[in-house]
Amino acid sequence: MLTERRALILKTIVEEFVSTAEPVGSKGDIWAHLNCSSATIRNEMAALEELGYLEKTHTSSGRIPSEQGYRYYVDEILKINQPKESNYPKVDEILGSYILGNDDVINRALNMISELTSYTSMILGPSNSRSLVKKIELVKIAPNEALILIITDKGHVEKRKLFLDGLEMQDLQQVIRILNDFLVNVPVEDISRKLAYELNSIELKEYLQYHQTLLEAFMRAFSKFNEERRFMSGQYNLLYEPEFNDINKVRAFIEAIDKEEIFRLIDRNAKGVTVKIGSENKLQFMENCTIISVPYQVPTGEIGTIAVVGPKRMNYKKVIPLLEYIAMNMSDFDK
Amino acid sequence: MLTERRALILKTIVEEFVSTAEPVGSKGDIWAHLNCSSATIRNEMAALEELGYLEKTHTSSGRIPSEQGYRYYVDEILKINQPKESNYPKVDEILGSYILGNDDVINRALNMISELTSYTSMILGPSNSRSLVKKIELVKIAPNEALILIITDKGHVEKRKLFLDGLEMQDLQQVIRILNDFLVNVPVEDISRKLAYELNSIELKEYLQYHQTLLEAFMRAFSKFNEERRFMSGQYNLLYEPEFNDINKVRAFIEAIDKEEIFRLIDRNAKGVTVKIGSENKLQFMENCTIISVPYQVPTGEIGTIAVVGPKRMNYKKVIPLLEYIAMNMSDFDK
DNA sequence: GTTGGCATTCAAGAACGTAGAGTGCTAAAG
DNA sequence: CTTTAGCACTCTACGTTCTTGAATGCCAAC
Repeated sequence: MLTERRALILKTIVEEFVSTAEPVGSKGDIWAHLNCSSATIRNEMAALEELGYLEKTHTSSGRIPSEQGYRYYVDEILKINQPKESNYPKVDEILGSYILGNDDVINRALNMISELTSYTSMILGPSNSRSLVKKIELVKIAPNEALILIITDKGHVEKRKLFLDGLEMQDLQQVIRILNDFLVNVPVEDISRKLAYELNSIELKEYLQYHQTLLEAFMRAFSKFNEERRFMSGQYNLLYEPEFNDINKVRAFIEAIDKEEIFRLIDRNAKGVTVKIGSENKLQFMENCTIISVPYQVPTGEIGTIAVVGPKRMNYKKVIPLLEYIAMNMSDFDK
Repeated sequence: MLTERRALILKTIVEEFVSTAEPVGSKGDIWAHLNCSSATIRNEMAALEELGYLEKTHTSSGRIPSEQGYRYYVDEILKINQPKESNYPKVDEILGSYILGNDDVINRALNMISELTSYTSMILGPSNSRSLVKKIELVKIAPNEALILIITDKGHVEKRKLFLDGLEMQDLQQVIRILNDFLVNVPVEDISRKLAYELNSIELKEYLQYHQTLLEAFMRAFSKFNEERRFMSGQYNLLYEPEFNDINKVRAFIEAIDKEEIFRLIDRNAKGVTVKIGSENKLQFMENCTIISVPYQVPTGEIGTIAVVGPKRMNYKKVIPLLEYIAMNMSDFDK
């Protein structure tokens, strides 16, 4: 544990560095509240550096926080005195005016986070695998083509085109009728198991074995429900941070965003706010970035994760409470 | 018209500059085929500069093509001797294995173009407005929610969530039945006109006036069909061109891509290949880029546009025939 | 424990010099 | 009239050196 004064000095340096991106020296107005001379600040800074909380960029430069310094700042300093109930009218408006789970809310919330923070925000949506099938539909759309639709209770629709090549619509409609009888109100995650099981025993068999293509189209549509739902916004806000003045860093970062590698860095199983600072993220190009993530739970129990990516030098004081607030309100909504 | 030798020199300079991105001097192996001394090349270069086809970056530098130079190269030099029937087995494979109009083909084709050219490729898809409505469907998905689905002959599906708040499913189903009677096999672009017209005279009226929310949800779903269909791939290939070594250019470019401003630069009404070089594109950040675009027509008559964005210093010789070939084959397909 | 003073370190930027690539011009040859 | 060799000239890119100023570390005194 640091002495009170050292903690205060660390806090001052972190917050100054967050706003200016320049190493912080021992002189200047920012030290006024400490009522001591620059020499004293220097002594304390030297001590904090010795302890690993600060770094220098070169022998005679000012100090910047080390990763350990940020960690102490986040874990020990910010924890105290954070207003739990911040006031975010814009957040309330957006979260209040839509139905949760709908991609629109998620995108709106994301855009808002990106705007408020000037960083990049991401959501790993709660999976659709527990959605219930509400209807399976077959629509003829052209002489030789039909469309299979699967509709869930969340309003999600998957579709698949099917070439008829000799298949009779009548037969197919009959199959769809049977499938509906079996599968309506079944969670999509159970579909393939249920189907495999029933297929051995029932009338479906006689139809389906003749209709391999139908079955395939059908299963492929279902598999889409299990895909991870990824959302991102403000991808390019980070380009304006001085950390990204180097063109090669920009390239590496953009490439990683493009390939969505960055989603792999989000821990889906954490409880509460997680702050991963710099090299705590196991990807090279992320060594200058921090990811803050927080899980949220929708009324039906599924869990999603909201995350913000910013420079290591990010405004933790602002972002952490904001994410907590949003996660809390997405979780509570509709209860 | 340039003399044959000057045209040849211009061609050599353009192609050398395209591959090296360095100003081209009067000495070196690349001039071997001209069988004359460097002094002669210098004289001819001076003349070409005088005529506006070449530029210097500074007094004693080599030459680079001016925009006029590129234009001459594209319009006069490339036009001759271009093999019309190039051989692109990979293109054939992709275009041959899918149904045209399907988003999958478009995305595959785009990815391929980006890969083959190392530039950014875009497609403005043929609009869906002439698609025919094949079915309108209402599915109850939760105690107080239903989903409206509109399905077209192209396999396109639009959906809209509807809160029931007092509406009776039975009533709604009746409305949907009537709507189906009126609207099936009508092109989506005619829907709102037809609906407004019929609404005055028929039985629909009595239902719909009570169901303002239904009508709104319905119209909003339809409006989505008229949205422009935009596809892009290889957005970031350009970052690796030396033209983008300047971080601020990267920022401007990425921002424009993010906001999709770049689509505004594509001329939808052109016939045949259009090459817009540098400042011919009316956007500041595009002054170092060229857009090559070509329309294609699908069997049903709708027109889409394929475009490639690259540096002004782009490989015209390779890109133009490739786009022509792809557009031709997308057009012919399924005829 | 705190402070003022002072030598020291280093980055950033200005000033200068050099090497090399490329040009333009001229005069002679074809 | 066209081509060529030769040469002086120009400009960039790059490396070296110097200066300036911000910041430090340390020491002795308070």
